[in-house]
Amino acid sequence: MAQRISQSELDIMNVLWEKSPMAASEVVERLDNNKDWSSRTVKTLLSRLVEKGALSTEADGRRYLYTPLIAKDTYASHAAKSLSERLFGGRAAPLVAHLAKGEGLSETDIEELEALLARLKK
Amino acid sequence: MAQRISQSELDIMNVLWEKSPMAASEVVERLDNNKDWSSRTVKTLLSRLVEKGALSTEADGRRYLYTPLIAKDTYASHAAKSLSERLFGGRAAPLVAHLAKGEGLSETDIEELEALLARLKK
DNA sequence: TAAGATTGATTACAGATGTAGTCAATAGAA
DNA sequence: TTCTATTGACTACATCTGTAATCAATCTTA
Repeated sequence: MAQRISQSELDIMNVLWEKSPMAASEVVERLDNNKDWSSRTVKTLLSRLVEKGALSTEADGRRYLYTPLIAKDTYASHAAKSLSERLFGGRAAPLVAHLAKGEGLSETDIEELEALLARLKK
Repeated sequence: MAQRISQSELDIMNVLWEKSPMAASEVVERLDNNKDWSSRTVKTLLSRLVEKGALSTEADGRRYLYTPLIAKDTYASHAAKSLSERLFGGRAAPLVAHLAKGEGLSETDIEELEALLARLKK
């Protein structure tokens, strides 16, 4: 199950979930638009994620290529469930209501959700 | 906006969101069913929440009564939005899909959600 | 009134987290 | 071949978290 992934670590995971395997230097570049981290910081976060079992490494010359060991889907399910449990005893509806209130739902989202619910009802 | 509330602190907030104001000793009792914390631990967490501006205190003899300064709704909206942003660029649908996959949705939830979506469409 | 219980204040301390710096080896450039 | 840039390994350090312990004041109970 791997340990808990911290906020900053999640930023790294997001980059690697988009494309992998990837070397540390590439991760730094990709983050550069959003984050103002030194490459040392990124390296540290990568190492911690490897320790935690969230990333695997593969040697490529004298550097490593990193690949997620945890799928984004798996992580997202856990995180979503954990949040709804901590706040609403596991019920999802209130959580969605809050997303909606925060203008989190677009027209498209609503349609997608309706389709999803229809599927679930069967 | 108050700073970030940690996991353990959230357990305390949940107790006070159910009923407030409440003295530390009551919080300890209420938590006793779920958590195995010493009363010292609970006191520490209460103090930190006061420092963070998440709780207010009111003297009651030589003890304090604690009241949430942040509404559960407000917190939930932030948390839900933040999660969906970190994972799905702010889109809610994928998050709900994940809740559904983790068996987080009961029959009742589905109905509630349909009603909610119907309301949002208008 | 003396002793014990309770309360907030202060202190403790290890592990997680955010954010790097230093070092030694090595690959590439001149 | 010598200098430099890059890379992983190791170290650093303040803050946050989880989980309390100690202390002094005060309330309660015998």
